[in-house]
Amino acid sequence: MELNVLKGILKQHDLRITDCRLDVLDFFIQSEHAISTRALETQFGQYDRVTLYRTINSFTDSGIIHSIPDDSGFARYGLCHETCNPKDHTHDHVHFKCIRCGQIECLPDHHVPTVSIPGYTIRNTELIINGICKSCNS
Amino acid sequence: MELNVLKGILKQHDLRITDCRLDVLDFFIQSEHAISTRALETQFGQYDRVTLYRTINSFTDSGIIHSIPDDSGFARYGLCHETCNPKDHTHDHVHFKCIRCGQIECLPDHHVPTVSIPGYTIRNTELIINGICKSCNS
DNA sequence: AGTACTTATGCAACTTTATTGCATGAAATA
DNA sequence: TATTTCATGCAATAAAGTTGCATAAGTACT
Repeated sequence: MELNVLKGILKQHDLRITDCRLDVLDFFIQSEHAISTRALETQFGQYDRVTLYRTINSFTDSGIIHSIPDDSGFARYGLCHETCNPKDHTHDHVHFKCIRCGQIECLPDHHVPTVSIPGYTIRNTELIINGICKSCNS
Repeated sequence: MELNVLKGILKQHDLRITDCRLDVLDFFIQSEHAISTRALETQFGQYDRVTLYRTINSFTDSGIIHSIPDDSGFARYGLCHETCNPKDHTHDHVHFKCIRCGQIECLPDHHVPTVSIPGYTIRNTELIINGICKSCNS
């Protein structure tokens, strides 16, 4: 993606423009899937592991990416598609996890149904679908 | 819970009856919330960490408990309420995570809506609701 | 009950994942 | 371009989970 666009995104989120952040941000934008910390490490060996972890933290704190629940034990992250701000991530889209290739996709076009439970205050809901994704199906 | 009931559950799932398994199983049944590995470790210091991990694995493998997706990075587990078998865990109930007390509850009475996506094969779906739970609200 | 077989446990070591402190280097602001 | 603020890399550490192996305990059979 064009450099100025990437820089603009960082500036919008009050983040300093650094090589690492530009590379990681571009990688997130290019990717169709959720990205694990390990994937970042293998992709960007030029940067220290610690730097990559801190990049992820700054991105999640500022609302550029969001963490995706996964019972496999290690975290994955995806771009925030909708209007997210640092205080309130609202991701009412569906996450799809393929049981064949292991990839996690965001499906922004599918929205999470509204649920209400008496006695409970609902902040946001996440819908994770497990199955076989489009590319593994074909 | 009565000892014979606990033993019966283990036998049903082809698991040997041991002190550790009886204690952990009872703990899961007593608990209203999802249980983290750390909670097990602090609760059952009498057993080795490794034994507790292996107990969790045998319970998940045999369909007694299921892991619950959580973006916090470490796994939690809850009792299987419905008809689960070792091959296919179907948990079409809702998991509620309280942003105040951090506890995760299973809400077996609330079912996950059926979703269909063209091109995708859906195996099962998980609905995680974040908010404030009943006891923190009152 | 006793024996043989199978499996669980505890210990030690190790791997993986993530965090913290600190000195240095780079980015922003004026 | 000087100054301030923040990001980076390195080292060390913490936390989470796994593996191998000897021993102990559970199960099945007679």
